[in-house]
This record gives sequence, structure tokens and C-alpha cells, in this order.
Amino acid sequence: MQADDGAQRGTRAPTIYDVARAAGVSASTVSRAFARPGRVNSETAERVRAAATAIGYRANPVAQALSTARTRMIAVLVSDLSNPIYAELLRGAQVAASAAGYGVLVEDTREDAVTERETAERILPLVEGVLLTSSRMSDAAIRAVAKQRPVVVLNRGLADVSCVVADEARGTRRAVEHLGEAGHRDLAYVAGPDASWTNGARWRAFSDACHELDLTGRRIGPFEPTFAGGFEAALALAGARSSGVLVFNALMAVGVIRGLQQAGLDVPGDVSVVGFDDVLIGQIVSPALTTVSTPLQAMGATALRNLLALVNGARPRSTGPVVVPARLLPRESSGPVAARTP
Amino acid sequence: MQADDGAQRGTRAPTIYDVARAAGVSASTVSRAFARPGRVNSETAERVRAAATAIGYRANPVAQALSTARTRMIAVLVSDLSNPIYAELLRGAQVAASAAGYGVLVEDTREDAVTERETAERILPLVEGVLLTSSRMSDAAIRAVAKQRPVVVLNRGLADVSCVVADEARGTRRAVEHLGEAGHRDLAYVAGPDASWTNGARWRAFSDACHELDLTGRRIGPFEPTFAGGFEAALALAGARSSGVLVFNALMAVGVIRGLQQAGLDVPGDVSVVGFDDVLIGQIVSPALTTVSTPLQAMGATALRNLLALVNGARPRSTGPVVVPARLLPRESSGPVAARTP
DNA sequence: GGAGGGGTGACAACCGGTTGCTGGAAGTTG
DNA sequence: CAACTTCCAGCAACCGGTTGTCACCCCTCC
Repeated sequence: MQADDGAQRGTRAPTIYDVARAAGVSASTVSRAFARPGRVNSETAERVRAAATAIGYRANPVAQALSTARTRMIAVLVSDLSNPIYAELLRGAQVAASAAGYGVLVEDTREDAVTERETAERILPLVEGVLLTSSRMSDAAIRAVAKQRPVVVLNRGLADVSCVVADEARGTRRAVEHLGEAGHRDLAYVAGPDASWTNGARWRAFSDACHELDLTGRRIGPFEPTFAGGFEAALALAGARSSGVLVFNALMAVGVIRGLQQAGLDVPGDVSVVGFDDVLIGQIVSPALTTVSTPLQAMGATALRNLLALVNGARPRSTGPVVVPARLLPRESSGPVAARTP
Repeated sequence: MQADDGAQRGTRAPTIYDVARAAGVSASTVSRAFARPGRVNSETAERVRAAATAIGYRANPVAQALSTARTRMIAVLVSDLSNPIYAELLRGAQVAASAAGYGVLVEDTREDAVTERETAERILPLVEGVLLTSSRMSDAAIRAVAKQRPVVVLNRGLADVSCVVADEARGTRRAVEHLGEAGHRDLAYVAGPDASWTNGARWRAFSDACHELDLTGRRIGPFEPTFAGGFEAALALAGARSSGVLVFNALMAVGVIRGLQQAGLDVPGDVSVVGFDDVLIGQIVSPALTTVSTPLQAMGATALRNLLALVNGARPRSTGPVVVPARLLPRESSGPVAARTP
């Protein structure tokens, strides 16, 4: 039980002035007793602390924020909280922020660049920094935000802005190699939103890898980055010749698997499916999804820690984005190409 | 492009004093031009607005919060963001808050009552209200928080505090009836955390329904409210006689299904499994999960709107919790009891 | 022409902290 | 014992808004 349990809703919360009166010192001494340990006599400080706990004083963060210009809050913008990858990223970021004494303001931008931009501008005066997870904004819009506050972008590479990205090129390459080794020569990439940087990066890496490995690589989409979007894509896929499919994200990949099954195709017997992101649903679906895995919570935490470093005056690293490794988790949704009965 | 695109990081943001100078009026007139439409001459107001946009003025929310004692922020505490039901609740709450011009501070309390209490106390001075989703705190701790700020609790019934709950009794009853009608006479309830109010409510309703319908109803657990927890529970279940199982939540239910399959049992052939919460993973798992469904995003939004009503001075409703309907979605994980070969 | 009154803008206090500066008390040194 | 430091608490200004109060202007009406 704390001394302040009695704090009533109506009664004004005690201020440093109340503490000052109770301790027989001035308000500035109270302020310093908390903020500048060495600046006041230790006995005086002790007396102030005792008085503070006695009357249940807690510093008003709003007043602190006003005079120090530090709100101790970070905005985290996600495009869709219903997508487990954003929930994981957010969780990693939130825990890291909390550990540093920062609060996290979440905003769901509903996959819309305009909403995202407006949200960012609206929230900007209130936060010390902004973490953009999978931003749908233009590079110019991101830079405009970054001019006003420290910004870290997650899942996107962008010059002059601090970035945390997975090694999309290598991860994608591994996925294509995996399909190629299984004998698939005709591959398809199921695209997510055009505004997604990762979508572009994955498609380019896919395309490059197909070319190098002498495979045919087509692209279909864009589709919504959801289960429904993947399901829809499967309809298009069912009529095509590709026996190996790489899908923009896990939610869609699961949709693709289900859609293909619905169309009477066997996965991986008729079509091998590989996705991105290691989330529970990919392990649950039958067959379990072969996927390119990245450490989501760790990425969220890293991005947030980098953001706090910027906020606290670190110079942005000029050596390009922080790249975290991606690895392929082979599971059941991919396998050797079948001898096809024409 | 906005006028404030030029706002630099180093340069101080313009204040009402800058606007006042530019418009040739006093600062208080600027303030009133924005906050009290009728209070200043419309021409003056127009001039002020023009000057404000010209120099890229935006009100400092911290300063506003300090003088009005309204931060326009709400804290939302969730016990585990990795659980999709909290992501959905949070999303509903965040969208509703945003629509009302409020920001949402999220905190993941990691299923721990102490963390939750400390988090609540820490964040309390900063927010106008607190939304507790599936709180693990004691009733007394919740009331202590509610004494300091308006509180709405979601997924928990509690006298003297505003609540939003699903109709657990009816939903659970329907699930038990469903199993009973399929011929299952020996049922088990797989329990979640003891500190969860919904867990208690579901167990009691399960127990009552079994009694009334003359079925045997045992309880196993508690287990972690995760896939892993459900998987673990399945091991205990595999050795038991129950042919119908009701599981605390969807994540666990999916774990139970997988665990039972792992143990060589068929679902629903050998054991029927029914869960709670309608989330994507329950539709994806094979067999698809029969579940008690509640409108998660809508509950989050309702809870947040009720909280804002309290914040804005509404009297707490004395007529008990807001109860939203729950309904059973029969899918593939439940079916008629099999003639068992002993 | 002077009194009464509504509209409107400015002054200044306030919200609750932080911090530069100042001066008095205590301690050190020659 | 005087001069010089060092330590430390208090004063007052400041962060950027909001708002109670008041004075002034102008219009109206007698």
C-alpha cells in the first residue's frame, strides 16, 4: 500500500509547494532534491523526501514536460494492429520504452498514407520521437516529419533517416534458392501494398534471384496484406503455371494456402508456398508455413532504443540502416516439385 | 504540403506570442481566437488565423494540458499484446479515442498484477482516464486506481466501477449445451490464469451448466493463456476421460487441438474442443475452432467511449456492467461423440 | 450632450514544475 | 583576524498556454 492511496479524485494533487511548506524549505529546493541529487544538502534532501512521501507527492509530468521540453513520450505508428507482426513490433517497442521511462502513444493508421501523415503531424508536438513501423508515406513526407523530430523507420530503407530493416535481400534469396533446389522453375511473387517498402524490396530481390538462378519469376498483385487478400490471390494463382509461390507476408501466405486448397490444389504437392514473418498462425496452418523469419520483438526494441539514442543527442549513423538477419524456416508448405499430369 | 513543412528541429516552434506579434494583437486574443470562437471579433479572429498559418503555429498540447488539467490522453493497459484479442481490443479503443481527439498510451503488463499496479500508478498523473483490459489486479487495487482517475474495466465485473463484459454466462452455457447435445457427458474446462475474472466467470458458468444439464464437469489447470499453455493442457487431457473440452481462450484452444493431435487423438472424432474468442487463428487451425464469439473491436471502442463519458463528467451507471452478447460459432472442432473402443 | 450598456481586446495571474543567479553562512588559509 | 572559498537555499524568471477582470471604444437613447 502506498501513502498516496488516499489521493482523491476531487482534491488537488499535492505540488512541490505543498512539500516545500511541509518541509520548511522553498519550492526550488524541493525540485532540486529530486532532480539534482548532489545539489542540496543530504539532510535537507532527506527531510524533503520524507515530507513528500508523507503528503503523497508525485511530480506532475505535464509541468515537467513544459519546462524541460521533454515529454518522455514516443509515438509508434503502425499500419494495422490486427496484423500480428505489428502487435509484436509494438510490444518490443513498448517494453523497451518502458524500461527507459518512456511512454508509447500508439496510432493505427489503417494502411493509409494520408491518415498516417495527418496522425504524425497531429501527434508530433507531444512526443520526443516517432517510430514508423512499415510506413506507407512517401520518402518526402517521412523526411518532413524527420525534420521536426527524431524519427526511426522500421522495415524501410531511406537515406538520411535512421532505419532498422531485416536483411530482405538475403532472406528472399534464401527462399528462392529453397524453391529452386526443390525443382521449381516457375515461380510467382504475390505482392502486397505498392506503398510498402518491404514489398518492393522483396519483389526486387525475388526478381534478381530468379534471374540469377535462371528461374521464371512472375508477379501478381497487389493484394490486401491480409488473409482475405491472400485468399483472393490464390484464385489468380490456381489458374497459373507457377509451382512455387513466395508471398509478401504471413497473413497473406496463410490465405494463399487456404485459397489453393479451396481450389482443389494440394500444398505442397501441387504448389509450394513460402511466406515472410514467423508468427503463430504460420505454425498452426496446415501445412505449416515455410517462412522467412525475422526477430520482430527484437526489431521493435532495437528501433526504439535507437530512437531514444537520437532523442538524447546521438548523431544519426551515416553508415546506412541497421540490418538484422533474416533466416528461412523450412516447414511443410514447401517441397519438391511434383511430376505434373498435364 | 503544409505551411509548417519548414519547421526545423532546432528552431523553437512558434508560440501564441509570435502569432500575437504578427497579427498585432495580444496573446490572450490569439488564445481566445482558437478556443472561444464567439469571444473575439470575427475579423480579428480571421487575422489571427491567417497570421498563425503564415508562421506555422500549432498549439503546444503540453502547455494546454498544464493550464486546463486535460491531457487528452487515455491509458490502455493490456496483459499481453501478443495475444490477438488484446490487439483487437486495443485497436477498437485506439480508433475510438482518435475519433474523439484523444491519444492512447499503451502499456503491456505481461500478465503480472504487480507490474500492472505500478504501471497504473506511474502513468496516472499523465492521463485523464484508464482502460483496464482483462486486469489481473485485485478488486481493491482497481478501486484504488478508480479513486484517482475515471476507470473502465473490460472483461471483468466489479461493483462501483464502470465495466464492459461479454455475456459469459450465456456464451458458456451455449457452449456446454452444444457439447451436451452432441452426446458428450463428461466435460472438462481448461482453465486460464487464476487472476483472470473471465476465467472465473467461465468456470462458474461451465460448472453451473454441467450441473443443470446433468453432465460431469471437471476442471484442469491453471495453464498459461497461450498456445504453449494449451498444448501443455492437452497432455493432461489426453489421459483423461472427457470427450468434450471447453478452453479458456482461443490461443489455448488451438494449443489444445494441436496437443491432442500430437497425442494421437482425433479432433473432433475423439475429443470435441470449444474455445472462446473469434480470432483468425481459430479459423485457420484444422479442424476450425468452434468458439464463443464476442465483438472484440466493438467492445474496445465501447469501453473507451464510456470512459470518455466518465472523463467528461457523466455519472457512472449504477445499473451494473454493460453486457455485450456472446454467441456460439459452431465449426469443425466439435461434433457428435464417437462410440469409443475401450 | 451626457449617461448607460454591449462588444472586444489587454493585463496579469495562474497551472506546476526547472534553473540562473545571488547572497549569507560556514570553513579554510595566511 | 581578515580575506577568500565553498556550499547551499531562496528569489524570480521562464516554459506556453488559459482565463478572470477591467478598461476602453463606440453606439444608443434620453
